[in-house]
Amino acid sequence: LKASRSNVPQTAGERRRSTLHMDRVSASTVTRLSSYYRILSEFEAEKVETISSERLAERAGITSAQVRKDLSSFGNFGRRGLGYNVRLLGGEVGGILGLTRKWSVALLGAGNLGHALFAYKEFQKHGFCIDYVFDVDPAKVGKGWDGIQIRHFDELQPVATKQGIDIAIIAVPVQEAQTVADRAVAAGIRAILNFAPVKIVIPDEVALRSVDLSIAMESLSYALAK
Amino acid sequence: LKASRSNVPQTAGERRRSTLHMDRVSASTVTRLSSYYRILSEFEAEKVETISSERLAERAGITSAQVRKDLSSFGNFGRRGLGYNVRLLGGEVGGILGLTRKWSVALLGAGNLGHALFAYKEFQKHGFCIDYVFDVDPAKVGKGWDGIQIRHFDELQPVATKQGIDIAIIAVPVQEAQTVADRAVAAGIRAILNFAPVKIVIPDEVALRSVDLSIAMESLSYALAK
DNA sequence: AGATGTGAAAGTTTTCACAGCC
DNA sequence: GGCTGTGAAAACTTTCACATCT
Repeated sequence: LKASRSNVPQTAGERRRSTLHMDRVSASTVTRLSSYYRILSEFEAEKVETISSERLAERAGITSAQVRKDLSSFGNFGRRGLGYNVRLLGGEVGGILGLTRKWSVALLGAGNLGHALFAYKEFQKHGFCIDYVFDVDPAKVGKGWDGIQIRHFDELQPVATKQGIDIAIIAVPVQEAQTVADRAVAAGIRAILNFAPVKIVIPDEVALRSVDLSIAMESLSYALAK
Repeated sequence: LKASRSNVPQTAGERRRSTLHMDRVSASTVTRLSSYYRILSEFEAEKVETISSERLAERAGITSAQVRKDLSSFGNFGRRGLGYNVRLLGGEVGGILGLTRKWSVALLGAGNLGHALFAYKEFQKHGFCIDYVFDVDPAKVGKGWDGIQIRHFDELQPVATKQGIDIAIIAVPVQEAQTVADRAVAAGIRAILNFAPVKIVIPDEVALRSVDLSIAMESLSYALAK
C-alpha cells in the first residue's frame, strides 16, 4: 500500500531507529513473531538469560537465518558474538505484537464454540480478556459466565460507544456471520477475529483474521488420501 | 521431491491424465481447494450448473488465474469456452481432499475446547464425525456426550488397534500435548490435528496440522498496535 | 466469441554466506 | 571464536497473457 520509505529522504527531522525498520512485514513474519514470543517466555521461565538465533530457531522448528531476518525487520535487538537477551527481546516482541497493552474484547455468539473461546486459558495468558459477551438467544441473554453477563446483540452498539471495544470475536453460525460483522463494524470496532467458515467482507480499514477449523481438518484428510 | 515430469519422456505406456498432474502441491493450494469445495457446494445449492474460474474466484476473493492454476495441478476439469460443471468439479475436489470417504476421528481431551469441537457442525457437514472421545479425568470418564461415551486414555491403544482411528484431535492442555501426541503415534494413528499452542514433534510419516487460536488474535493485536 | 490450461514474467519468501562487531 | 545483521541467490508463489479448444 504505502511506498517503502527506504528511498524517501528523511525530511522533517530524524525518525527513531526502531521505527525506521518497519517497511512492510509479511503475515508469516507476524505469525512467527507470536511463536518467538511464546518460546521466549518459556526460556525466561527456565531462567535462561541469553539466547542465540540458532537455539530460538531450533525450538520454533525453523532456520536461524529466518529468525534473524524476522527480527531485523523491527530493529537490532541482538549483540554480535553474544546473542539476544531473553527478557529484553521478549519485551520488544511483546511490544511489537501489542501485547503490552490491554485490548478490550467482545465475544459475539455464546454457543459451544463461544464458550470454549471464553474459557480459553491462552487468551487470558496473553492479555486478551473477554470483557463482553453478546447473543440473541433469549434463553442465554441475562445469564452469566464467570461473572460476565451475556447481553443482547442490540447492546453491542451502545456498549462499544460507551466502553470501547477493540476486538470482536465472531462465533455465530455461518448464516449470521456477515450480518454480525457488519454490526460490529457499524459499532466502530476496528478488528475482527472470525471463526465462521465464510468469507466476510468488511471495509479495508478494519482488520480481519479468520480461523477455519475445517480447513486444517481437510488438509489432513488430503494428506491421508494420497 | 519428485522431479517434474514435463521433460521426462513417456516410456512405458501412456499414464492416465488425471494422475499425471500431481507433481508437488503447495499447502496454500490445498487450503484454497477447501474453499473452492465450500463455494461449489453453495453454487450447487443455488442450482447453478456451470461456473467460470472468474466467478469462482470472485466468491473466493482471489484471481481467476489462481483458480485455474490450482485446479490444473490435479487435472483438466474444465471445458474451454464453457467453464466447469459445478457438480462434477465439486466431486473431483471432494475426492482430492479425501472428503468422499469417511474418516474415523478420535477426540483427545474432553474439556471446553474438546466439547466445542465435538459439537462443531462444520466437521459433521464435511464428513468428519468424532467417533471416540478420550480423557483422563475420572469425573468425565464413563459419562457420555450425545450417546458417545468418554473413555480413559488407556483405551486409546486398544480402540485404535481394534476399530481403527484415522485422525486424532489434540485438545488437551499444553503440558500434556506432546505426551498425548506420542501415545497417538504409538497407537498407529497417522494424522493429528493439534490445538495446543506448542510445537509437537512426531515422525515425518505422521501428518500434523496445528491450529493456534492465540496466533490469529496476536496478529490482530499487531495490526491494531501499528 | 468465450473460457480453459499453461509457459513465462513478476513478485514474494526463504536460505545462503559473509562482513562486521563482541 | 562466536553470533548478528544483511545483501545476494535460490526457491517458491502468483499473475500475466496467449495459444488452444468448444
